[in-house]
Amino acid sequence: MDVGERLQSIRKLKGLSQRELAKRAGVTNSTISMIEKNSVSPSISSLRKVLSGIPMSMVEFFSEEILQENPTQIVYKANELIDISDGAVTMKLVGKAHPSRAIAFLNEIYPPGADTGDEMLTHEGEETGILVEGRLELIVGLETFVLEAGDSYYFESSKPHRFRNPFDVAARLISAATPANF
Amino acid sequence: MDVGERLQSIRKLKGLSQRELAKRAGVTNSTISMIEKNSVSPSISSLRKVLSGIPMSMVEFFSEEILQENPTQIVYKANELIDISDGAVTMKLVGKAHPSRAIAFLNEIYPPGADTGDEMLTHEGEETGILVEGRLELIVGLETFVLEAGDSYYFESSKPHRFRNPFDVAARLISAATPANF
DNA sequence: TCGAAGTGTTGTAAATACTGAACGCTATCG
DNA sequence: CGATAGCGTTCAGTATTTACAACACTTCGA
Repeated sequence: MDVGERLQSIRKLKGLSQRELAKRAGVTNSTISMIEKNSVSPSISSLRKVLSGIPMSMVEFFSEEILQENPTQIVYKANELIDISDGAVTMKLVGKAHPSRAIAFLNEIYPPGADTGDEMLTHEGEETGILVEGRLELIVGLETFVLEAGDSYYFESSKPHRFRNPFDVAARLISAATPANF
Repeated sequence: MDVGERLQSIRKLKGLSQRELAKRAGVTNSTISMIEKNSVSPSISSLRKVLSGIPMSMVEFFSEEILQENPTQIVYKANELIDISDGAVTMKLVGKAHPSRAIAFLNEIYPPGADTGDEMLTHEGEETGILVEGRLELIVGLETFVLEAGDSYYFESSKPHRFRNPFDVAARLISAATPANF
């Protein structure tokens, strides 16, 4: 996320000049200028001061909710999904026209032997999914599960996890994760 | 909000030492120490680096939600989903044991004639889904779409929307919405 | 009991962010 | 036209933050 760009768009949306905002925030106009141009990375304390002049919380600032454009495309035919496959696993993403999506919604195919890799995955957020066809092994932390068609899961992505298909039929998984990293 | 205290409690909850976090984050341990003692106000870029070693987003950091690390149920068999059906439409929710889920992940069955109602739905957030079986009609705003198996959608829930099955076979939809209202 | 490896803290020097005072520009008004 | 007030940018100097290297302390095992 581009801090400078974000600040500038918020400031303009509020109809404030750099000097006006600076005055309200108790910093100098040059500070605002340099932050917006990304020629500095402001300290937490000064960004707080700047936001207090709007006013806006840090959470609001970093959650890019306001100021989102409207995507045009709503429905995606089966062949219009973006292919973000990684290795043996086929992953297709719904919502390619959506600029800043909140959900990564995927249609995944794990052929026999497919695996997300030896290294366990760890990232922020939450993920969930349901197995539509076949069988699939899910490892979360120290636990190993075998999913059958119709089974589902939900866990925090910060737990180390891994998907594998050690069986002899392809598995089709439909999953959702937030925040969307794609 | 006390940045140092917040960082320290998060770090300890994750079982990381200052040095270990510093290594993952690509900063020095003294940086972590001084941030935690509030003897400096870190720059956005360095706080980002630090959080990436956890990993955690800025939004999560500044939203003062309590960190709950409680291991809950991860896998749900097909018959363990919560039934939140509404009228003719069968809706089953994944992740019933999850305390405060971010995603509402549903397995929905629309029998022939099923409908979300005459009144268009409008609420906060975003929603997405993929049709697994059958055919389904989706109305968003002034547009009407017919989904076939394999087709998907993604739109902002603030647009008025409605799902209908005017066909003679049942439709199976797997959907995700955020924030989760169930 | 000693050494090795771990913890968090701290001093100094280098890197970076911030202030204050310019600058060039545009628009408005007499 | 000239004055004035607004805008965002830039530069030199100052203030703050960061890296590096040490420090004191604790834990663990030989």
